[in-house]
Amino acid sequence: MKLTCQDCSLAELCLPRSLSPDDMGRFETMVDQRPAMVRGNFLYQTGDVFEGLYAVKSGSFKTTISASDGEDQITGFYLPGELFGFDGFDDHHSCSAVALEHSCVCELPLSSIDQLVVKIPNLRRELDRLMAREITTDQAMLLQLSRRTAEQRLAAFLVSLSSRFRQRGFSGTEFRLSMSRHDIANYLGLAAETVSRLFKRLKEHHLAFVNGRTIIIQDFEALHRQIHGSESQ
Amino acid sequence: MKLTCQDCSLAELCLPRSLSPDDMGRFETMVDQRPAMVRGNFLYQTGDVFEGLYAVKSGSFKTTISASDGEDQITGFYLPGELFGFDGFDDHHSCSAVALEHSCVCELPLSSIDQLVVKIPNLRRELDRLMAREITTDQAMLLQLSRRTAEQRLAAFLVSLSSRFRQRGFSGTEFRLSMSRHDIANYLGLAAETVSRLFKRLKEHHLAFVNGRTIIIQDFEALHRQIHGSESQ
DNA sequence: TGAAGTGCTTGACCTACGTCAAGGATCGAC
DNA sequence: GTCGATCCTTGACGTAGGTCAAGCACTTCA
Repeated sequence: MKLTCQDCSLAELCLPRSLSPDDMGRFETMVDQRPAMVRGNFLYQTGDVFEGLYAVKSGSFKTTISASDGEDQITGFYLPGELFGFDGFDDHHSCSAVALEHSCVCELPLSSIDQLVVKIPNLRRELDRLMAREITTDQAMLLQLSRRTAEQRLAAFLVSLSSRFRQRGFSGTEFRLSMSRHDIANYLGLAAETVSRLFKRLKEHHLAFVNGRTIIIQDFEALHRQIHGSESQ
Repeated sequence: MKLTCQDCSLAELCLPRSLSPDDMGRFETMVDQRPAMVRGNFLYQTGDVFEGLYAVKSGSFKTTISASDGEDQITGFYLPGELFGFDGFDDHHSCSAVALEHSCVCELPLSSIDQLVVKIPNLRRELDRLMAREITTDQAMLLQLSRRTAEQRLAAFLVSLSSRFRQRGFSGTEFRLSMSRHDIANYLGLAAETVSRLFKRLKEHHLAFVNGRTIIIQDFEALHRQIHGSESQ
């Protein structure tokens, strides 16, 4: 039994968002729902042939590139309704994608993309937009990593998660992190210990209550101010 | 008088590289050559409406995103034959593009892209590939910035420039930097002083001869080794 | 109920690199 | 030429955040 895109609770957030009802009908016949995945499973790995794009249906994913010397670098986290896999459009994936928890994705196979974009020009435009957005967020991250303090990076990270959760109809002030401290640190170019100390500071200053992987944002404004130059006091 | 793509010395490196002679004919009627630009001129700025993609014909460019607090972050350098402007595919440019020296670009207007991809499916595939490559290099840069020392970053930068120059038929061991120390530092997430000290070290260890903006690579292998974990001695 | 594994926190210490400041080199305008 | 302006180099110094090490808090499995 297959859930249609029209019935999916993520329809407004997912790729087909900009399509007419007719187009959405055409679209959803091309989408495959993949079997559920457990924490740690790879959806694809670096070097795999590009087969299609993926939309997170439930759960969450991280994408990583491997440094030749062991430790990987996390390049992104993906929440329900978010599309990923663009790194593969150059024939082979340059990243690996790993489930952070029990997760489920829909696949839009490459062959279907090629067929669909002919019939639905809007879809092509939407894919371009999403790909451009991937570039833009990666570049914003470059700025983060090279010009922001540890405190500013973590604040930006929390604000980003918060607004993405809110967009998806979840609470933007109270949520559970699906990634470890180590993953957060890796993504932000920090040591896990630093992230731990920063969370402690957020608690002390009543910007956020943090308990394990549960986050309750208490002072969103202050957090937001912290992203740019303001000092911590 | 307009130079055709077929006559252009960059034809093999530029966007039309994968097109049949027929397709290239169709392609080049759509390409506009833009007036020459001098150092410091903006080709486009953050927020500008996306009008098309640009190929460097001569000279070089940098793209930058602006941090809310003044100083910009350089997200890429572009050499002859390289295509840029993908950051604008989401309607508006998220970067600014600035000429680093006396430069000239060809423009492929958005409207032409839309017309052409219908007639030349290969072009669409090529654009996807280039866009995916933009994502991949940005992500490689993320890894650089968060997991590499200053020395490793500069080594990677020089090796990258060297191989791009070589690909373009220039010398890969002897070239002139079109960007300032400050720009290099900004791009690599360092201080200009650090870049200066690192260049000095390269000279001392006979890995490269550096004099102002002239670079002569003396020990490419050692430089390459430096990119990953090896110590400097 | 305990043992082992994994993740998180905290403290003590250290270093790579940034900042500041000053002087030298280079370039363009007139 | 020579006067600024800009770029580059070099030294002295400080610090944000990394590393190492130890202990605690979970979960899982038997």
